[in-house]
Formats: sequence, C-alpha cells, structure tokens
Amino acid sequence: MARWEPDAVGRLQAAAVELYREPGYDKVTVAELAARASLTPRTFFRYFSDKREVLFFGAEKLETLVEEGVLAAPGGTSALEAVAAALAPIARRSDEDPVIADYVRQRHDLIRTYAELRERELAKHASLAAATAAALRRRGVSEPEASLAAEAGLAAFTVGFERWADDPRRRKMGHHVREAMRGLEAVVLGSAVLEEAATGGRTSPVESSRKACRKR
Amino acid sequence: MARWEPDAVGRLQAAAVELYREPGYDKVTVAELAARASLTPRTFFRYFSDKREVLFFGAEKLETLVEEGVLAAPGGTSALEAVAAALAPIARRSDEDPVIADYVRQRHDLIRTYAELRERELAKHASLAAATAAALRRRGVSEPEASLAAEAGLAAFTVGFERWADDPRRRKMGHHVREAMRGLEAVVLGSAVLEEAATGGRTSPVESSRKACRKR
DNA sequence: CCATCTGATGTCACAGCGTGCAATCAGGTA
DNA sequence: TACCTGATTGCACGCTGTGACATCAGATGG
Repeated sequence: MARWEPDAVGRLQAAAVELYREPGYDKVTVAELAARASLTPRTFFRYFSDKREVLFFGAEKLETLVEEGVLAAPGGTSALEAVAAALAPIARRSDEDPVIADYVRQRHDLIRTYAELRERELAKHASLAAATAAALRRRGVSEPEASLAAEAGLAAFTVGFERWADDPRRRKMGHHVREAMRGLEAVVLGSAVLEEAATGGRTSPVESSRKACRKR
Repeated sequence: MARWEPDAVGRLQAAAVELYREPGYDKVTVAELAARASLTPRTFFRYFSDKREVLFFGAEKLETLVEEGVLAAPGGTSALEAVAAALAPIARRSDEDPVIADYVRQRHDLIRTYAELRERELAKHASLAAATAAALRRRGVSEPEASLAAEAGLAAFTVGFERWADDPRRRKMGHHVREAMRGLEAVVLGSAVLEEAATGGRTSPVESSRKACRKR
C-alpha cells in the first residue's frame, strides 16, 4: 500500500488530456490541472518541465524505438527503406489497437488546435529526425544522405499520418503512410505533373536523374 | 521630424540580436531589451507577441516570396523543381551580399543555441511548408504530392543550409542547396547505400521504382 | 517502542512573461 | 485655442516556472 495515491504522472497526464480538450489548453491553469489530479502545481513541474510537456511523455521511447528499427533493418537496405521500415511498426500500433488509435486522434486534435502545442510537436519531430539521421550514420550512410533520408522519410510519414487523421473512409495508417512513401518517389522522380521536359535548356538538379528514369 | 525616435521596430530588433547573443537569450529580460532601445516592455509587446518573435520578423515576407516563386516557375516544371526554383533566389541573396550572409549566420547561431528559438523556427518552417504546398496546389498539383514536394524540397533546402552554415570551406549556399537536392534524389532512388538488392524477397514501397532505375 | 532516514509532496516567496485599460504627450487640424 | 490622432507609457494583474525549505508517512533498525 502506497503512502500517496499512486501514479501521479499518469493522473496528471489524464487530467491534462481531459482539461486541455474541454475548457481548452489556454483556458486551464496548471493549478487547476494539478488540483484535478489531487496535486499541487509544484508537483506538476517536478515531473514536467512545461505546461506542454505533459502531452509529450512517450517521446524518448519513440525515439529509441525508431533508432532500433533503423539499426535492425536488414543489411543492404537503402537508407530511406530503413527509415520506412522503422516507421512501419509505429503505424501498425495504431492500426491494431483502437484504444491507441483513439488516444492518438485526441492528442492530434489538441496539437492541431493550439499553436504552442504544435510548436512543441515540431520540436519533438526534429529531435526524432536528428536521432534517425544519427542511426543511419551508424549504419554507414554518409552525411548529406543520412539527414535527407531521415527528413524525407519522416516528412512522408507525417503527411501519411495527417491524411490518416482526416480520412473520412478510415483506412489504416499503414496504408496512408505507404501511399505517402510512394508519393515521395513520384514527386522526386518528377512524374507528379506529368511534364514533358519543357524546361528551357537549363538542366536542373533534378533533371539529370529523371532523364535516366524515363521508362517509368 | 518625428515625435519619437523613429523606427522603434528596427531598434528593438537590433537590441535583440545584440543582447540575445551576449548576455544570452535566457539571461536578458524584455525590460532590459526594451531599455536598450529606449522603450518600455509594453511597447515591445505591442510590436512583437513574444520574446522570440522579434527574431522572426521577415517570415511573412519570405512566405509570399516563396509562394510567388512557386507560381512563377515555368509551366511543365515538376512540383519539386518548382519548389527548388522558388528556393534558389533565397540562397542567392545570401551568396551575393556578405552583410546579409553575416546576419543570417548570427541569427542561425542564436537559433541553434536556444531551444525556445529553435521551436519557433520550426513553426515558421512548417508554416512555410504549408504555404508552399498551397501554392503547388494552385498550380494543379494534387494533394499527397503537393505536401510531399513542399516538405521534401524544404527539408533539402534546410539540410543544404545547415551544411552551408558549418562549411569550413565557405562554399556558396546555392552550391550546398543544389547538392542537397541531388542528394535527395539519390536517397529516394535508393543508391545511397549502393545496395545490391539484398532484400529478402519482400517488395518494399520504394523497391518498385528503384528496380526501374537500375542503370543509374 | 522509539529514533532516524528516505523520498514524494507541499508551502512560500519570487522573478519574469504577457495583457487589459486608462493616461500621457507631441504634433497636426480646424 | 480647442480638438483629434496615434505612438508610447504606467499600473495592476494573473499565470508560468524555480529555488529553498518544511512536512509527512512509512521503511529501517537498534
């Protein structure tokens, strides 16, 4: 039997999701939030550095998960494939457990609504990208490419994620993410606009390799 | 002759760059900053919503610049090329004017140093990506591709920008950005690791098109 | 059974951020 | 001279986040 009500962190997180949704993130004070968890503001700030941070608790875990995923990708896999492979299980988690999916949706709604939360989300995203690039480097990918694969791969994931969140047909997140990855290829290969090489003589950076891929 | 010392905004910006560098962003109070510009905190907050925002003044201008650039790209240009074309003049501005380049470097140093500033920068970056995607849609690019081209193109720009900032050889920003764009292709085409199709049978999303591009 | 230690929680005071509202103040206008 | 205008200021206030110290229930141990 514990001295205090157990799981202070969990109570604070729950209170946060609840109150940030209903009165609203900007309407609620940390004092009220803490009170709902039968705690004081001081305790809140002992566990979370911020009023925002309480919504981003699993972030470090996610980071190591993706790192491990990148390292675990089979040898000979390209950088971008490794990133995609590391990201796939993340999508799967939501696709397999509707409870998780609901939580993810609520959290995403919050983040979409409040600029301060969006900023923090972007920061976490950037940190994840940096960690991913580092993992790729540990796989032997050299520098401009490692960062680019990490950024591009995560960007594709995000685009897929957002389309999932907005999909009225409720298709799986994995589906949207795969589609986004394909879309990324298409865009980089220059087939998005079905252009007919109308560029006026000057050879753009993207032009060269697209030439090599005409058969597509 | 003006009633008050003219260009309050400019004075506040100058004071900010100066003081955020030297005592440090987290050491300086808005009161001190305002005082250095011979103003009061109240006036500071009339012009800037934040202690951070004072460093991000040109952001809206940059946004419209990129939008115009995307719209102005010659017809038949692919989505990613349009983004690259819109971004190129931005790099050129720094490459041609060393004063601008110095300012950009100082600002980047600040943003790299302080997490709060980094968060705000990422938010501006995201907003720019959204505006870019919107401009692409106005060009007829449809949705997963518009966002992907915007995100990927901006990510490449950022990677190039960062390599420029760290380049001991001081090559031009345009050079680094072009290289990053090429790197992006390389990564998406799967040539980053020089792999020899060692994937164990399963066909990954990226696999299909890479097959079509073996000649590279 | 009492003393002590431990670790989570609470109290208090405080600096700084950001805002609403009303006051000032210099110059232009009638 | 009286009035209007618009930039700036003063003031009071609520909220965020922090440092230093007190509290309190139980575990430990003699």
